[in-house]
Amino acid sequence: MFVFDLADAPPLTQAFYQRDPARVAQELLGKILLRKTRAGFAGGRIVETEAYRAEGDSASHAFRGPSRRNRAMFGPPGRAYVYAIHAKYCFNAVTEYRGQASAVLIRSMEPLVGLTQMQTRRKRERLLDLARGPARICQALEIDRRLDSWNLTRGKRLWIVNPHAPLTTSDRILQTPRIGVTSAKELLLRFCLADCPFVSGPRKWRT
DNA sequence: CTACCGATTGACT
DNA sequence: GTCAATCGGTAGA
Repeated sequence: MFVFDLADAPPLTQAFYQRDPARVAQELLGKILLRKTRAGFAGGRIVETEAYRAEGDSASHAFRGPSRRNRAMFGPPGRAYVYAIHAKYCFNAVTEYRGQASAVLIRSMEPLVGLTQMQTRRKRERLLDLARGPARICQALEIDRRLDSWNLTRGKRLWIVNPHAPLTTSDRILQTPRIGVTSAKELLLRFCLADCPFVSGPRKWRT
């Protein structure tokens, strides 16, 4: 079955994450985010991401230097950075570009495996309501602060793998401003699959 | 300690 | 489209 093939696929390596976050954000589109708990496997296809830098990016948590909250962003690439905002959690993959702290926020996912689990955790039936939005992904996959700094390259608990079918030229990628930020609105660091129903945000930034 | 606020969401007009 | 709930992080007294 689909799930077991994906579970056997090798996790993306540290080298994948040790690059410019904008590039990583773009290349994470179409990849499969996997979560394993006692309830089993859950996960889906990443369809929307945002890059956050340190220098020149006032919207980034790393902009004002290291703190207790953002320390994962200053650690090695290939780890998770999980933070709380508005009483909810968001999940990032830590990247690194020329020694600078950076990360990619995973904003939306097309649910593929563990649908029942995710429906239960989200208290929602519709697939469109399960993982469209960064805090919804975390609720659906039971990601919280305990996974902050988690190593994503080991293929345990939380990791990312290549899909069976990679993106093709017919999968148009959109580059837009980031959603919800109150500064650095001019930077085009959000990436998503065009015309994908599982992407969040305004219509004009979806197609 | 208090006060303010946000990389959000869900309910509602 | 608008708006308020929610709570940890942060800055400042």
